[in-house]
Amino acid sequence: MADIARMAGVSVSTVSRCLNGSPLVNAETRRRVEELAKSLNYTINLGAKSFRLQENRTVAVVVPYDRDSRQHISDPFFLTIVGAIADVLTARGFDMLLSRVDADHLDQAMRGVEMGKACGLLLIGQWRHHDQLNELAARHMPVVVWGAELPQQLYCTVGGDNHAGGLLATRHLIEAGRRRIAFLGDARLPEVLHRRQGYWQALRDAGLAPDPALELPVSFAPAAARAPIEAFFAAHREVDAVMACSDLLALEAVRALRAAGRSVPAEVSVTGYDDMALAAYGTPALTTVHQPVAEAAEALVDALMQMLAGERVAPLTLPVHLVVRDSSLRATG
Amino acid sequence: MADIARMAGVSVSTVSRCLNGSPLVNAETRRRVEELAKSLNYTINLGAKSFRLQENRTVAVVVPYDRDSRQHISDPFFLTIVGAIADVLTARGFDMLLSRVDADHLDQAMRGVEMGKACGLLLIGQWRHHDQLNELAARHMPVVVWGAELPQQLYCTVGGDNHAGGLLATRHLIEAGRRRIAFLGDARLPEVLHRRQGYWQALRDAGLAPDPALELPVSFAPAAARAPIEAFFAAHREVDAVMACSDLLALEAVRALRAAGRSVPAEVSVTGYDDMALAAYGTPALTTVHQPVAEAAEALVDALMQMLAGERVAPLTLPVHLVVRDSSLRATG
DNA sequence: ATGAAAGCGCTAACAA
DNA sequence: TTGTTAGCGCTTTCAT
Repeated sequence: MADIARMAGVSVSTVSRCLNGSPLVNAETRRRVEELAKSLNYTINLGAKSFRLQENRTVAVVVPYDRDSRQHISDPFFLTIVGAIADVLTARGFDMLLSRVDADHLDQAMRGVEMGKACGLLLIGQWRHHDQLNELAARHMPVVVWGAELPQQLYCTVGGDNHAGGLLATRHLIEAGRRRIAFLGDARLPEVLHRRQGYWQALRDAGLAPDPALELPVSFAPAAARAPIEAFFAAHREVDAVMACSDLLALEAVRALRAAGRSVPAEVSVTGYDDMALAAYGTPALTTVHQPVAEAAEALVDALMQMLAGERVAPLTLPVHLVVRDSSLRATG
Repeated sequence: MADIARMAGVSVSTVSRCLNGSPLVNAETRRRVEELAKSLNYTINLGAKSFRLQENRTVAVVVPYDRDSRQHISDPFFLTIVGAIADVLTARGFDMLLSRVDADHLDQAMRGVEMGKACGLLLIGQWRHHDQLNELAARHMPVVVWGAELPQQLYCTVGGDNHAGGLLATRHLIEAGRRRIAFLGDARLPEVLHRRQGYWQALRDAGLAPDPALELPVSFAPAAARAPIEAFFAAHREVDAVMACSDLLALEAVRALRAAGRSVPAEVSVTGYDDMALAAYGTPALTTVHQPVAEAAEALVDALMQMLAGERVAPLTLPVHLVVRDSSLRATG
């Protein structure tokens, strides 16, 4: 910038004003400076600028990974929502700093924000970190979490209506004439917990008693989930339906059921969750609970922006709906 | 930092030295400073630090989106490789700045690097920007592109062996007894171009003449591709196999073929490309060309690091292999 | 082992 | 309309 100033025969302030579109500069001066900048292939140093301005238009997006399963979260849902968030952020002129952190060291995620790399944090998946998150909120860290709304929650969440999702899926299975409905998902995660409550309620509404033996707490990581799922369906031949907490898990269930010699959907109905591309193209095409990914991304960013503007933001629960496809078709006759 | 210095009764220089692990500080002083920092919940301001040091450990990753199809690239392959890159970068202590830019304004992508937000650029998809990319390379911008190696290429690419992929898939279809093999993909993209050359070669090797009428140049965006694919298979009932350039396109082809009353794989064999989760769980499970995503991410980052270290980096082509599943099974008998 | 001081590239009073 | 100046938070000579 100093070079340009010298070459244009003006001061750096003037150059700064030009490059920032200040209305206080002479048209002729501006032209000269802009030309010079272009020809020197100069662009303003944003690091210095945001340092000086103490301003920051970068949002950190953190996707925790599961150390238990010793492998990264490849669930298409997480990747998809990250893509959607990237679009929303881009549209609003924000940068997105993406990182993955060990789900057991979530505090690491905050460093970026504390250290001034980002102005706020979007956490994709609340995992089992309710307390840590509450602490953050208490420290007024601008953070919005994709997840479930919990009692005594100080932080802001945006999430799908998990209770409704579980209810919808299970009720649908019951209406298809099923009675022994297995539940696949780790209820230590709040979202899964709520889905299970919906599942329970649908059962009770139909006069059925939830059976703990039919609940299999598996991780979202398909590699880790495969063996337990196979063992489960080999052992539980009385199962006539499955409510899985992700499309991938549902597909794994189908696979295991078929390996155990059971036919889907004729003998066993299966529902997935999320409604990713996989579900539509799966074998069979999955009946699944649709989560509104694009709206979710928009809502997450909105919430963070409000928070940054100093407003207090209430948790938001987005509606979900059931998409009926082949995997839950009632056997005809 | 000034606060800490005052409270510890030392100078800011000393505090700086402590926090950066300099060996020149008294153990007792260090202890006091570190304690203070912890209790004040202080972390160093990275913006200021990297500004001062003129250093930057952020890599920009850009996923172009296609404006033609008026919609964002949701192809699972792109999202998956982004996730893998995030992991690699995290492991090496780099941050990842993710953005999406209009494929027709790729120059925008560079701004971030030029402006000092990032120290280098990873571009996922070279699209039709060979010339632009060459220009960048000439300007010594540290950029590595996921894509195909082209003649007279000045920039560094890392990519799968597209020629081999096209050859492998097509040869497999021919061995399954197919003769009228359609090709789905937009050959304006270099990667697709190479796959088509492989496809042509396999045909010629078998004494078959490539038929331009069987090539359908569709976008990777499934929404944009659906209608042309349906029209194509409704019109070309002589087709007995399909080599698609992504798993999603392959599944769309299956869908269209079935809608046109043709059975897959009994009557028509189909191969996909990429080997995403979708392929394994699809209807039917897809025979597809496996792309080594994790290795690719590693290689992309490696290449960029070497480049940053001032080395000249040669383009790299990663081996691919065919995964045979149900969609190409030869009709028995 | 520690402190004083300069300066990274930029912006915003304030003065002219 | 433009220039002068101070300073954002940090690191790093150079003294001490």
